[in-house]
Amino acid sequence: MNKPPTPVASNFIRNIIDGDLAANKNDGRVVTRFPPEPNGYLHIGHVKSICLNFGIAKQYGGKCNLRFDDTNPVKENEEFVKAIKADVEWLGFEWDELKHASDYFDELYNYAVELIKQGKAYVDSSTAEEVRSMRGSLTEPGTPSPYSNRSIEENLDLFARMKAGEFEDGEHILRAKIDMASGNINMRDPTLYRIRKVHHVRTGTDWSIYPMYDYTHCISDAMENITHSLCTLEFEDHRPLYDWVLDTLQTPAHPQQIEFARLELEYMILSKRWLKKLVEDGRVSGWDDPRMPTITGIRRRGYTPAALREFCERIGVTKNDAWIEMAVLETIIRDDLNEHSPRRMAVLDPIKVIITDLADDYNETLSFANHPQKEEFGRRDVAFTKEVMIDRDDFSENPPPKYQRLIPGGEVRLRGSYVIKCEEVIKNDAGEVIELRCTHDAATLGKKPEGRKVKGVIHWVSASAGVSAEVRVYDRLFTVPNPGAAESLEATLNPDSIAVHKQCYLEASLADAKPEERFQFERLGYFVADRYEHSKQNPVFNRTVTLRDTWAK
RNA sequence: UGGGCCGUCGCCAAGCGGUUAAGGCACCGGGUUUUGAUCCCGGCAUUCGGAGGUUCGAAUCCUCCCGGCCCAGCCA
Repeated sequence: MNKPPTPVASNFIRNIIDGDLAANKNDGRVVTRFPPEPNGYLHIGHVKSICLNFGIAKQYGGKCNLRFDDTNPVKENEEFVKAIKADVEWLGFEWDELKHASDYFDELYNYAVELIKQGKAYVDSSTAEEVRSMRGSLTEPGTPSPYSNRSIEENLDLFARMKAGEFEDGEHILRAKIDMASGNINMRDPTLYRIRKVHHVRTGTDWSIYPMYDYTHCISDAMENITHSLCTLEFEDHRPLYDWVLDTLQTPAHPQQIEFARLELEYMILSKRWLKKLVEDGRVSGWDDPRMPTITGIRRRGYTPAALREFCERIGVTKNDAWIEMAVLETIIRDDLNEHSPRRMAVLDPIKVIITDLADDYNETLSFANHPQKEEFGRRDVAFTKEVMIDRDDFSENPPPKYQRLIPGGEVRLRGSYVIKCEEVIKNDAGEVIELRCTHDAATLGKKPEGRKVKGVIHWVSASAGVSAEVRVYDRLFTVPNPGAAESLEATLNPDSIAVHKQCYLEASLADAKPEERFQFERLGYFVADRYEHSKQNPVFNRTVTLRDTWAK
């Protein structure tokens, strides 16, 4: 029954590291880092990077740091720092060192002075507009800035005064002097420092200039003795600059940047801009809405850290722009939950069934296995009474072909209980079915009925012994595989991405569930007690995923 | 049209000059089952974007072509 663990697949990054180890590069050390900017919530795309970086370190007996890339104080704050740490920990990883790019502001400044002294950096006093127009285009080379030949002394003086706060935002920038005619636009005298007279969460008002990503990242990696700096494909063009900085300066190390493809998932959107819009427009309840692809949202939906890690292992790491089907994610969470979740019965859209040949006060205690294949999950008692609730779509007056649930005059097994027969259908004035009158076959408890076959089995909850609860049924947020490519995001929103059932009947024991405790509601799917809103008094469950359904509807 | 990168089954993905081209997901059968679940068994690329070439031998090397992605923030 237990599946063998998926073997660790080889990938191009592991191949590179194996080669480095074989050549005894870096003295056999493997050091990676996960470097988020604390400007938003982490999502499943980041999970791929987290699993890759921490996973590589673990597999090779190396280290992995968590480093906040906090070089742009106007976009960053402490709330995100806390949330990111919590997400990484929840995923089951421990960082070796907690770092911030801002830890290196002094070194970064000194290295910049060194570049100026080498004649490799200069202060440009052009406007942003002028800098842009002189950069050229994708097909035309740029033109040198009129400030690129300032003397070293003048550059040193200006840069020191930039640091001292003598100038306002935008008056000057520090640029590397590389090649304005390069085919790679990142090499056309990239900006190293800009003036930002704003408060920084960690350095306060110490600085009025802040280093840019390209200049900061490579040096931060070097300062931490990172061996393999893993990032996404869009940074491929930045690698020459990464290497230029480290080749030009005397840094403690020269890490190797390796790029891999970011995660793309069908029916999801991972762009921060769009996720923000969903939250701001009230399309979801917040960043932790169970439909959101954020780690906090996925967690609230009921996914497990182990499933997310397994997902990353299975999708692999390549340089291909890959679109992963939802089925991959869903299969993995089902496998995990099937293995680890106790079973319960719950009725989401109830119809009352009265078993007419039972006494009004009938109350039988039935013993149910908590897991059909795992004895160690133990058993529980379930009350069977004269009135029970069943789900509305387990009864049909006009059944489709091969329907094997309850129909007028037909029989069906109440799971773990008796076979009942529908004798009478009661409707209200609107013609809606409100009650079914049934009889039961007393000889069918734990036995097959005699002389006939009853194929259908449906779940149920005692009307008097069950507890009422709210159950939120979630589905994908979008109706198209690639909503990001649509003309209008709104038009692709799935109007049925959430269905709240407020009058559900659950087995009584479910009220005692702890927040984030997971169950399989038999025949319905896997559900989790809501992390924030569930309580014994007001049970609230979220559907994580349905059961696999091979019955063509 | 400048620079960088990518094309192996419907979706992922191993493969690194000699293998009958792994594996997972999906799909299609069949069996077990008091969850239309789980589980089990079987099927599913004579072919690696295309065309040439090198070689005894090519998905793996070379050339050209085709298709796709990324880059012109004082964002990361």
